[in-house]
Amino acid sequence: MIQSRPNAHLERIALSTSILDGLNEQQRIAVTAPDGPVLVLAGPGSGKTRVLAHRIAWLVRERGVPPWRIVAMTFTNKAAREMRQRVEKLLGNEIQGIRLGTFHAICARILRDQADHLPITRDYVIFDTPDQRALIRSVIADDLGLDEKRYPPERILAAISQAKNDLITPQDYQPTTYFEEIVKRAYQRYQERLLANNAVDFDDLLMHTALLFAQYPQVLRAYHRLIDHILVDEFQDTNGAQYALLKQLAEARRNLFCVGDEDQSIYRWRGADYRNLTRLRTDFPDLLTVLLEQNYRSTQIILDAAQAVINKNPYRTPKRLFTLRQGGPAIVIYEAYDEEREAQFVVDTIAALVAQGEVEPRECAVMYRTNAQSRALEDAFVRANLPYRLVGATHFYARREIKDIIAYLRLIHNPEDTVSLRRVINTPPRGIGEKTLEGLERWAQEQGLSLGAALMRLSEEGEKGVLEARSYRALAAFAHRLDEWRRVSAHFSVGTLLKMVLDETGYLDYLNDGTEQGEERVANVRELVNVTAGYEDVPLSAFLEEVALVSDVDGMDEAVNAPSLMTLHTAKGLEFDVVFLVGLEEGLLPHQRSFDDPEEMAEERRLMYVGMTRARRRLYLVYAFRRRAWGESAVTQRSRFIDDIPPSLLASGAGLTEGGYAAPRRIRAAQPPRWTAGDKPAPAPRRSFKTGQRVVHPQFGSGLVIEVRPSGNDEEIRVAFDRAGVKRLLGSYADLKLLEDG
DNA sequence: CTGATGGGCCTTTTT
DNA sequence: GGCCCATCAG
Repeated sequence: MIQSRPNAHLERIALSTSILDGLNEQQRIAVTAPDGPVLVLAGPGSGKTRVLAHRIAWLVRERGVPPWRIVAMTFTNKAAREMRQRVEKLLGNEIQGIRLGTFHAICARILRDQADHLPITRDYVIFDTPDQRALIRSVIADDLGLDEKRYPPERILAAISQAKNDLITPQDYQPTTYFEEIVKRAYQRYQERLLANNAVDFDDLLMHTALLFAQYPQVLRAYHRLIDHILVDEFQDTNGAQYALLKQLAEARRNLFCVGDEDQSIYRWRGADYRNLTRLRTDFPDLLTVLLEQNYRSTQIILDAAQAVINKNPYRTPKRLFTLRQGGPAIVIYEAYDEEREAQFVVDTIAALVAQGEVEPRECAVMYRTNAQSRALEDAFVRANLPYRLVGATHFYARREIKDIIAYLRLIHNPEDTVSLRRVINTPPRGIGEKTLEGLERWAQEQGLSLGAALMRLSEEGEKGVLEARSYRALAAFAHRLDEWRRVSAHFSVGTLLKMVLDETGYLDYLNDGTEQGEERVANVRELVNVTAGYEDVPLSAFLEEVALVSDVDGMDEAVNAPSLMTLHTAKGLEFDVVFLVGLEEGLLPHQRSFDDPEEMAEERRLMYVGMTRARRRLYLVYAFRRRAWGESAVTQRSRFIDDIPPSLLASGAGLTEGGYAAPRRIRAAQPPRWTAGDKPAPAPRRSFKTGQRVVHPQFGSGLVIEVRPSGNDEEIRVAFDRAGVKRLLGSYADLKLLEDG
């Protein structure tokens, strides 16, 4: 433990009992640290989230800090939820009023409250990635007249994002290459267009807030008066803008409490800056640093192996991780023939471990580098008739049909949202084609109006001469509808409004084209209707904000007792008894794109480290002899990271047969999934379906229920159909019938 | 104006 | 192997 300040406070520790119960010496020191800046540097499984939660509870309970004077920031919604639960457990309803959320959510709130100081109104919308893409493409092609082949939107957006993360405005942007010259111009126009849409993107949430504080010291002072303590989880993931925010907010009281682990920094690509650790030490010279080195999660064998991998990274604060959990099973390395056999090995091994009573299915996880790798795994689970949970990945709100509907709501809420207007003005088709739109645009420009304003004006004042009669009628009819929705939007719930839009536009009929895909899209929209059921008394603005910031209908359903599939990035912060790291091949982990950049290679190594340290007891490192990518199968080379692990920690010849890649012994999976036996009784009695049941659908035929989760007043059911593949269905809508076993 | 078809591109990772 | 997009026919 390193300490740069005396710790007379240790004597007080004895006073507070329950909140410090079960914490070790170092954890207690961190939790009860006196006022002032604190940095808790902690290895994996050392209870850093726990320390953070206990710190909050301790501040409230022992130090009498009012909860609403505490701000706690996380990076993901999941982390925020978990943190809230932990603190709730310690404090009960005293937690009321605590400001706890992701950086983005907290900034979104601040921007709304301070909209008067900003070039946006309280009703601003948040543009997500597809929106950003649409906008930047329009900037490149329409505004700058450039070829998007030569200036890929993604690259331009990435450069803009980087600038924003460093709080560089278009005016301050200093191009050094011709490409950057283009970026500067695109950035400039992009920001103008965002403001014209009364919109901000993800990065803007942070940048605008930081710039707001810099520009209006009196606003910042108001927050200083409001906030006593600021706590940050996963500090190593902060980017420039986030660090600036923390510094601004903490500069008055200096009560900044950060926890983090530089070895788990895996978000460099989205602007995370490891130098923030150095900055913190410089900006807060009286920083108290506490090191948590005891690991409560993994066996010593797993810890040693992970340590061997991470030790190859230069420039780290050396940590000496230890655990009292000596021994444990050796690490298993397995070479499969191809990705199919790889997946089969995973499924078979889990089935065997479960059958032996070694582990609960929900305590197993499979982790991979890229989302694309999940397919082979899902196939294997489905083939074996075994349920699984896919974490993250499915960007529900990114689906076309969902985006359409959200665009309607956003347009109703924010008339200036041109991106949404363009999206829905002819969806479903209502006779407003390219020509008509062009005409409207031209007129808008002449009148100096935004597209949305022009549309409304056109219908109001009967500017009939402007456009051809047919076009005019179509536009006026749409404007009328829009106007009507806006009029009633304040009086109805989001759900009612949504149904109204669906009914009056005939959107569901438009989707339902008789194809399977159409069916699925309709189901997705109905799912969205269900989601809105949970927002009965919530204003439209709050609903839209949540939809933008909560990337998914996310959160693992704890009730389903099945293994989890996820990327290594989503795995951070989680732990499982049994972990499979798959696809450990050169080009995949480490990823190809890291080969020529030592910094990125170091990050790949940290990714491996994060994955390994998720395991409590058993760790399987798996790779395939050959793998299919882009339809082509190629021979692979196993990951260099595997070779960094001392052989003494590995199971002798584990899983490796003579030829190296022979198929594993097939373990027959019982038809009804055998690992639902230990399922907890379903918490919601409303459920009518259960994981593992055989069902039949009039269109898709027979299949197996692989996941059931409550959603609003209904339930969402994932079914693996024997022929039609995996579908997501809605309990009350889908005409599902239970099939008798046999 | 819309829907069908075929070609090009792709795959990191997330708020 | 799939998705998005541009192009073309109706």
